[in-house]
Amino acid sequence: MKENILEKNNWNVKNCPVRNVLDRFGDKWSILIIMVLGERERMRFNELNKEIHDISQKMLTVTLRTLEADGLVKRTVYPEVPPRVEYEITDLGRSLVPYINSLAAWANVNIKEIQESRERYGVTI
Amino acid sequence: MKENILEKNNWNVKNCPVRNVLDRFGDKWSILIIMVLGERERMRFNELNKEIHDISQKMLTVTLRTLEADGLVKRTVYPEVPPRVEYEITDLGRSLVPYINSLAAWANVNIKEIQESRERYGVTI
DNA sequence: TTAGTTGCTTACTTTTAGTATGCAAATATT
DNA sequence: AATATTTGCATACTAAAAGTAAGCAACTAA
Repeated sequence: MKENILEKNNWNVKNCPVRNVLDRFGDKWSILIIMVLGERERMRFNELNKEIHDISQKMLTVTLRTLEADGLVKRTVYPEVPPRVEYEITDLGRSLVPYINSLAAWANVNIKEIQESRERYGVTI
Repeated sequence: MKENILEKNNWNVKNCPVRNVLDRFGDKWSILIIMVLGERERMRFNELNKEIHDISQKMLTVTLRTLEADGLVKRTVYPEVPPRVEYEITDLGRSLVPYINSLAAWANVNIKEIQESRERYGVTI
């Protein structure tokens, strides 16, 4: 029924890198974890969990494993008891950090204006 | 029971701009909408919906209203029938676009390596 | 003997996002 | 004159993502 030129030409679906990157990093925690790992060399699981204190253990595990699969984070298990697992950023992951930091800098500058706008808009959000 | 130095010193909670920006733009659609509005001057609701063809109308509405509240997008309603509503990026929103585009450029370069890594990691994700 | 340690996993609940339908009110079509 | 179409939503409902709480292994310290 619906003929869509954009769909026919296969736009914005598989060959859109923006789409792809947002599908990967558009989750709630990936970017924050990359930032934290980008500034500290190696971190253990619980260190990360303290630094990002409002992440749940479950989501920290899940997100770290996804980042590992993506090749952005390296995971090293030391067969000790109690267990020790260290996480570090890879070269690929590190290459992303400056871009995230730039975004964070923008946020730093503009967050006040955003918050004021939101207050002006009303309490309904 | 739990004494946490980081929590005591109020780290990473309210005064962390990274946290703040991720809380705002870490949703599924905000950044993509800003990108699209950043490259086209004014767009109607259905134009946006076609450009980002896999967003639901509901989430497009919700996200646009949030971006409006944040002062990143301006919404103009023309009292016609059928209704016409146009969206455009604000100066504040536009100032964010280059950073997002840089991120997208990074994605463009590295998405292949990420995908390969993911394939190597296994089918389990 | 019991408690503490670490990095998880698993079952369950809550929050967020997606689907489907309906609506107003004018114009276009039959 | 009756019906269909158009646009930008709202709303009720379902699915997916994230949060919560509990437990576990297996060794050490009290």
